[in-house]
Amino acid sequence: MVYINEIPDHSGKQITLKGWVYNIRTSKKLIFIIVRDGTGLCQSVVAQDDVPENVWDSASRLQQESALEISGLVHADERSIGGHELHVRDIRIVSIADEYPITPKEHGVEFLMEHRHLWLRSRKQWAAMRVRNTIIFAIHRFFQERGFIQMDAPIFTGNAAEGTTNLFETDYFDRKAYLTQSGQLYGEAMAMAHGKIYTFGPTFRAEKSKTRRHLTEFWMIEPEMAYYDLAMNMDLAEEMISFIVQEVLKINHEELVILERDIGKLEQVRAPFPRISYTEAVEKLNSPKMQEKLDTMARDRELEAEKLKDELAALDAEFGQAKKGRKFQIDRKRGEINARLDQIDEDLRNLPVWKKSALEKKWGEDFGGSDETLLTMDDTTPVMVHGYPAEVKAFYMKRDPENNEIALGVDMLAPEGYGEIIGGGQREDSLDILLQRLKEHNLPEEQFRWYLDLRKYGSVPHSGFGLGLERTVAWLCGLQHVRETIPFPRMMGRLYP
RNA sequence: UCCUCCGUAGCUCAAUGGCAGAGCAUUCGGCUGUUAACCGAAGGGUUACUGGUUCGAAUCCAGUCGGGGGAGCCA
Repeated sequence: MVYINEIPDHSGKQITLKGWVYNIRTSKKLIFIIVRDGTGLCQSVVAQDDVPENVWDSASRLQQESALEISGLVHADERSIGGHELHVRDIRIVSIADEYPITPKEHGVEFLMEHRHLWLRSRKQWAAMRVRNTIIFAIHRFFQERGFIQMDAPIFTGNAAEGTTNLFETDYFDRKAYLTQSGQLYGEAMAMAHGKIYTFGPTFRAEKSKTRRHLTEFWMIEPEMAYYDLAMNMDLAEEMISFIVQEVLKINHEELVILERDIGKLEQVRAPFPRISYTEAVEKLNSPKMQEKLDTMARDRELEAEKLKDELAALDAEFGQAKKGRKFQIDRKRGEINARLDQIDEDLRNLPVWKKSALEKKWGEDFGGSDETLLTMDDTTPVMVHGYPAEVKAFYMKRDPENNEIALGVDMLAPEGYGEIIGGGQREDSLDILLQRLKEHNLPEEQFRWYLDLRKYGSVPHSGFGLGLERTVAWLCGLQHVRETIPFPRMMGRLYP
């Protein structure tokens, strides 16, 4: 048995593939079967004159996604996907598929999500999952090569009090337990045992957010390092992201092409990334230059919409006389243009809000999604924003020794509008200050007894951050929505399949 | 929770108050190199649901349900 990605090594030889029918085309005496086996696609040609009658009959019975073992000779042929094709000698049907719901035509989001278990077989989804795999493995390699120990934080937790986000509540032997929203506090305990650790696991947020950046269940990577300050923390985050991007470019070129990703943009992602303070970011948002940029953006959108409408009118005029094949292309193009026009409409409706948010941003307020997009607009690499107002940040963040109003936190914002992929910072290491913060945040000291112990027994400066896996995958794949970056996304209103 | 857009054949969509339609998919027929193959034919409908306006509703109005995008919140 040979896998499709090994075919170039078997040119001119007889091989057997085991897989599924991705697509099939028939004519009088020829059948073209596109076979997929999980490693790639291969066109297999059955010629009636070259095979026994039973093989021809088998080929005639195949439907999309039928399972088969197929044998033949490998021929180099430029007309085929991947440059090689199989001249079939024999076919063994493993199972004939029922009528397959996902045809090689277009489908809507709702339909595809309802068939996610089958959608995973489609080419773009296949490519995205392989990039996800590369990213996961790259993260492990990055940390393992630097002496980090991978450890797991618990998924059930007893305290619902850590932050403001809503948690999923479960029944835990007649007591309440919550699904974790972060492994960080436990990460701190583990870092005090091993120096440098990272967790890699699922986290849960019961927020009712329906946006392209949110899931209720997502995977987070949280390194935590003893004796690291904020600057070292930022160095590490930057080095890690650069490494991941380089690995994806090296390993997944084919997948990025399938995903129609602008590879040039990814090639520009190299350290160092710009670092700006929160205060500088607010100034940037308030600046006349930002106002100009937003005005230009609005004008550009309007011009683009006009151009697209003209294009649409031209296509409409052509449609009546067009041949069938051309009608397909026109339909597809119209779909793309209409989707873009909807997006422009939405942008134009939102622009005044974005403008207001940016220009009237006051020191002390947190950034919204639009502010993040505006901050990264000029950059091809991620941007790190550090030194947030302490008031909007969590109780465990260490304050800047030179300015008590500022917390030593950092967010990394991905370019191209993908938003926050990393959030982290230096942790408060003083027991007295932490006790005071718990009081200020009205948090129950009893629940955090173990956490406070870490400051009692050999407290040291330490830092860490959380990387959102799905947002990273979305950014590197150029996907519009995080739902396509995880095999079975969990979102508000989606628990099936 | 709020704002906004949408719901028509298995799928993607058209029909903007006047006979419910096309392509794909399915079935049948044709075609020796197809690239979402192509050509011909057939079957396929409670227009999400409930009520209202109207001579007449897929279309207008109200409510309900489901979905997309966004705000808040965040990775």
